[in-house]
Amino acid sequence: MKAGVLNSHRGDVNTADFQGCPFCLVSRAGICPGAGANSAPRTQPAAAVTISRHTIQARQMIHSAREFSGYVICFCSGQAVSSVALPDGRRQILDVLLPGDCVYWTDLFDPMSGRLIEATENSIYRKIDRKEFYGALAQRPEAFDAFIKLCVGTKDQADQLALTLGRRDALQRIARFILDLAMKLIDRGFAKEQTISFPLRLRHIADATGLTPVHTSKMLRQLRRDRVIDLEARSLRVADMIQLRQIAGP
Amino acid sequence: MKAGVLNSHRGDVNTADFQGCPFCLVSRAGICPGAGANSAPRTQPAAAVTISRHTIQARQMIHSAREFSGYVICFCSGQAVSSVALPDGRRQILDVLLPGDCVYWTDLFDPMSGRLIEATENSIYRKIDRKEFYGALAQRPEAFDAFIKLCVGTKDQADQLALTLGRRDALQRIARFILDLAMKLIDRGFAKEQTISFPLRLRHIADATGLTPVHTSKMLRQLRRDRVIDLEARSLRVADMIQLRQIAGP
DNA sequence: CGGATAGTTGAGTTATCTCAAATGCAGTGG
DNA sequence: CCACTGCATTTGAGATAACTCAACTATCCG
Repeated sequence: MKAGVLNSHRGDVNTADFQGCPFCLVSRAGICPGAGANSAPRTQPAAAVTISRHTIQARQMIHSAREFSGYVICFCSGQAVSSVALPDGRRQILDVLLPGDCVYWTDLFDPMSGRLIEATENSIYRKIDRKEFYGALAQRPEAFDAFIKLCVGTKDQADQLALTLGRRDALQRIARFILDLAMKLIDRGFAKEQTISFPLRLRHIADATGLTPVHTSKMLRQLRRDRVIDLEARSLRVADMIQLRQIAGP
Repeated sequence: MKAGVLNSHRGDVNTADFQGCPFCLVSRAGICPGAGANSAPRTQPAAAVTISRHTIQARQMIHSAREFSGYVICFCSGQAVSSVALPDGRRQILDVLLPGDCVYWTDLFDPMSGRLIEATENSIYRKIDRKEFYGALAQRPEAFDAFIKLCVGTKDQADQLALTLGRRDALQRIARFILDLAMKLIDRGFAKEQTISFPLRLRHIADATGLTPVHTSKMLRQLRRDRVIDLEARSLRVADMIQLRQIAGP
């Protein structure tokens, strides 16, 4: 089922895909019901939307190619991390991007803003012109609603991250990061026998939790020693979900 | 000028105010141009929008009164802090609310979500039914654009906060907090002779920067000793903006 | 096999926290 | 007006979590 959905991205994407594909646009919020065409009086025959497709190797960055107008990114396969960085190289990872994720704040995404997206696996993403994207939203009430939900959900996630960085200790931060990522992967059907793909390096986990790689290593060791997680060969299994939640705290 | 604008909030608010008042809705993003009525073909004679007005004393909380549908808050006068808190009382302050600020993520704003808004001065705010608010947005392309800008700006602010909490030291955090707040106040014309109202307690600054009140006190002392800021009697003056920016870092 | 990259571990350092006591300051009731 | 109570702030001393540095090991890739 998952493969089928991903396959629907192959080849050029046109308006039909735009409406129907649960892995396009703000799909997670339920934008693409297929019923969009017959619901609201305002819905018109939609104009074609320009969508480009890109592949990227693990560890490469997705940059703005100085496209002035900006765009919205739909992440279609693989894994990546989005972050904001300082000139000296320090950075804070904000989110792990999985297929179905959508990055809509790309106005700010120019070489000077410090924002980076780094692929952690070989990945595929699409770019949609920002204006066309917003135009399509305005014409579809159900898409508009879903987009608002996405904005609010994104804000909530960012706020929870701030709370974690400001007020939780190292072990809690690591536990939360793993828990959140695992739940996200499981929710989207990317877990095989409770095991998920985990291509992240220590440096990524450290940058996501505001710690150093060395300290991150020690905390992970502790979680492994206590049999809370199995982590080896770039794959992760949550061995004791109850304990992991307890460590992560409220 | 400022007083005049605020005065326009007195009494009942109707559609006319909704369109024209720069301190209502997502006004900062420029939503209320007055020109809204004659621009797009979709614009209809707008229905009345339900707006309620509330006053609140310093140190009181603005709660959800368990209104199921949710609402959007327009902050009209005074100062407040918005935060997300843990059951044990730890909290992270996310933003200082000034007149003209708008809180649109109130879907999540119920007693269980841990979100709090605490007035730090006697304040006035208004609540607008969320559905009506979004409905009005959908009918006005320029309002929709402004709302998108607000979403993106809010996300950017949240991400910068995460970066600060994750990757900057105590003095930088304090300096940034003061700098950001001072610039926001100055931008909106709330500075008198470079001096701004600063009703926050140590505890607030600590909760905004992820530090303890004790350590916050020590960092503030340092900034005062070095003549970077004057802070007394609940008012703040940035004495040396250049140095403050230097401390705050890139 | 060799070189590069990633992870582990220990030892010592430092930033921040905790605790506690002292001071200041504002509001209250006598 | 003054003592009193309660809160906010300051300051110092000691504890601790997280950091830095450095050496070592493991893993990957040509």
